[in-house]
Amino acid sequence: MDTAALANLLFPDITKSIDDYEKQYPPRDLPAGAVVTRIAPSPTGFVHLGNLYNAIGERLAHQTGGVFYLRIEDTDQKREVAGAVEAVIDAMTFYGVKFDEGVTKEGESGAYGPYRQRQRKELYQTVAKQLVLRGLAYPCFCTEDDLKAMHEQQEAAKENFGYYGKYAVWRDRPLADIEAELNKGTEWVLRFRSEGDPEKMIPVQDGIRGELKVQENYTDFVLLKSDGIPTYHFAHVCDDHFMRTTHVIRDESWLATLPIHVQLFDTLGWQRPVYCHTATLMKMDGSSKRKLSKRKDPELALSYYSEAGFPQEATWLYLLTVLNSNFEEWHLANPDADSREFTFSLEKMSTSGALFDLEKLDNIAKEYLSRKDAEFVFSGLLKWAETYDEALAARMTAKPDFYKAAINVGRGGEKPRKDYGSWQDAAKFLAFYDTETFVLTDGCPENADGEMRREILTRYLDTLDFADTQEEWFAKVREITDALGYAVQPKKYKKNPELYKGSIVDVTNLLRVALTGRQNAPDIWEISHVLGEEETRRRLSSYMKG
RNA sequence: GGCCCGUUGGUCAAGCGGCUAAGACGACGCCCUUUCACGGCGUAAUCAUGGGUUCGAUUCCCGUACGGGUCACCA
Repeated sequence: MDTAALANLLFPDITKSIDDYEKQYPPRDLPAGAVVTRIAPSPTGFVHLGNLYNAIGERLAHQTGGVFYLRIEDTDQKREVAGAVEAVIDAMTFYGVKFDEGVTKEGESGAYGPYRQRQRKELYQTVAKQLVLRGLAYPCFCTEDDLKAMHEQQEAAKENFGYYGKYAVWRDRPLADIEAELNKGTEWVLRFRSEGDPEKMIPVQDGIRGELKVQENYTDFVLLKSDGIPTYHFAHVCDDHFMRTTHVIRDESWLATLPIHVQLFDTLGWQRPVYCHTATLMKMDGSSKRKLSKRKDPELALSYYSEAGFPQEATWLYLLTVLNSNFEEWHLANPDADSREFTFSLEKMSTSGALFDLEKLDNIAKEYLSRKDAEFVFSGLLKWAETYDEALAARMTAKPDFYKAAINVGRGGEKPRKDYGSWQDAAKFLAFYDTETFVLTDGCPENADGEMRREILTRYLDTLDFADTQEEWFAKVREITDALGYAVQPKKYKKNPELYKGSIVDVTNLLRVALTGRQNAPDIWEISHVLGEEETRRRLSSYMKG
């Protein structure tokens, strides 16, 4: 076979050589051990948790003085969605992930571009031409139906699927046949001519999993699709070589195609990057686990977390605890340190599929928010509300001091309250403070209802004095409790319930429901002072009548 | 079906030949307490399975089972 003739027939316009590109994209001048990595999403408009998960590469890169970049894998035109690139960038920016180079909203930056794969067509074709020249690639004119028939035949014969051996019908066709098809204008793809032996296992070092043994690839997989654009496999190898990527962090589902990536790197004589295959995020479905699915699981979308309003740092804290087994311990020892101060290590990454645990996320977020001051919570909530709850945003803007005071109840000190972990929950929790959103949700305590309800509230209103200290105020509550035949000490009531109408718990809960509409709320005295005397009296009187 | 990866309590997991097998979330109980939280103390709960290797296996090797992934001109 005259490979030079074939190469020119297939790629008449390609005049550059691989060497030209080697010169254009020289090795990066970075300190030893610097990690160069990236995220490489395809612009489908769906930004998912996995994208953020892999953005952990940023920590790795910046910890080592390396480079983190954004590449867009837009080789599948059919799936491309307008605005998807912006969506990725916005989401990453939201979570504080910074790119050193790559695609930006304005265009792109960096010396290793273009960073959109479709714009790198010439580069791929140059490498492809070289492979043809070496007799390592050939055109295949099979139609979709041909391939389907082949697959069915293999299924019937219980043979391995794929384009290989006797099924590789275009592998050794004479040049004349190829020329004839080309002249007819038949569509073709470029296939890799694999000499791999399925009996052979090749060792691959995985940054997370240690040594892996993979079967050598024996199929003639597709390098270039009929539109001349590469498949993921070929694009990945060319790009990560010429962009001088040192670490490829990706989901473990790529493990299945690792053999062809390794084969490509090796036959091209390029140094393989360190592959880091992360565990797939799983979810319980009935009694079995399964991969998080785009269609079934809203929590796979990154937007789910911003909508629910989990603070970004809290989301990171959760992700980090799932990703790095020693992070949780570190965080416990350094509760106030920024998670960026933690040294992330690949070796500590989990290799088994982690179940996604929303409860734990919530717990981490509550813990996180409980340590923040009212100012922080106020601005975080306001920012969230501006997009997801405009009415709340308007109320907060109208009465910032009131909202800050409300947020501040139970905050600070040794044992801060942990009432909410997300802005959505915060909005719900804080609703009772504002008269505009105050509603009665819980009923009156049984032991303090009816006649007693009037009696207690009347006395309480009579003695209520906003100049009192908390101690003075509570002493008065005790007086009323005692005077009306309730047990001042709940224990006493528990022991001899027949001696009392109830206990102080019933009295204070009555006040609580009157004031907040529910039985579980922070300290009554503090709440009253946030509401102010007028509103406090109004709510109490109103409840007395109702 | 072929190939690959994985398997420690309900969940996330530490462990990297010798331990009464950490810790966290969740559950439950007790204490604290004017409610709810918070906090403190405590309880229950785990090495899938069979064979090796070894003086000794959760740890190393092989098989089995189970779970997951993947076999496209999608990434």
